[in-house]
Amino acid sequence: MDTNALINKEILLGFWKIHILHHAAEGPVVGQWMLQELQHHGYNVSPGTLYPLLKRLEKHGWLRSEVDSERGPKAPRRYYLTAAGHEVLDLVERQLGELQRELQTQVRKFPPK
Amino acid sequence: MDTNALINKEILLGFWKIHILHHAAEGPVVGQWMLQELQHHGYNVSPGTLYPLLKRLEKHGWLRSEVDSERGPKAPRRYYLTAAGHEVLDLVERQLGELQRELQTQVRKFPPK
DNA sequence: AAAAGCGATTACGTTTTGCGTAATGGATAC
DNA sequence: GTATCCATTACGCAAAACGTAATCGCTTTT
Repeated sequence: MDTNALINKEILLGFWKIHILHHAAEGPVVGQWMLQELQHHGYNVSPGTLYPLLKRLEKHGWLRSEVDSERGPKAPRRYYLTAAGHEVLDLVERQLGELQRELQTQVRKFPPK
Repeated sequence: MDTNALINKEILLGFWKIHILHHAAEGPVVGQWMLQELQHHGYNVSPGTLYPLLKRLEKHGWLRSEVDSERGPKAPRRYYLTAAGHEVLDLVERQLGELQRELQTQVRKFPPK
């Protein structure tokens, strides 16, 4: 497993999720489209990761989805951000800012002995 | 499982890891201390999560560790950031900046049909 | 009209992570 | 000498991630 894949898995995975929530806030998000979008950002996610993820985020109540059930079992499913999802996104953004501030300081508040 | 725990698991977990790398860059990091530090930041990680994590980051070559082997099998293990770890941290910081920029724009470049 | 391609999701089996709790063990304090 | 603290290890279960392959309906090609 190469370094890039490791970074993806360990850390950037969480970034995708933020990405997804953010996009879902702007308009409907479709799995297939998201797969491409993430690749444009240099990430590399496989369907086996993304689709269960979307379902889970919906189960958490952060996304809701709809589908033209007319169009067979493989019709595209559109995901939208819920109110709860919005709160999550806001909270995460705050935490993100805090993290960045933290990264800029060299001060260590609680040094180990 | 409450919402906060979900957010932790889904997204903030990656933030901790960045936190860890960052602290390891400033000086030695000890598991126990990190557990407290993370709690100060409102996170809630259990030993069963943290210690394997530290080991894994070491296995990835991002951290190295040392221990006063004199002091028994449970002596505190000090983790430091390696050169490779530094690169990872830099890369992640860039990605972090990109993410924040992305979050500020409402423009959707590749709209789904 | 049969075949090939495309957009999109589902299914599946394996490996890796995450989690909480309990066990361990040395050092210090009382 | 035993109770407490610091710190790690052990363990067993549940969840998540991964890649690949299968599926399904629609559209284009020949």
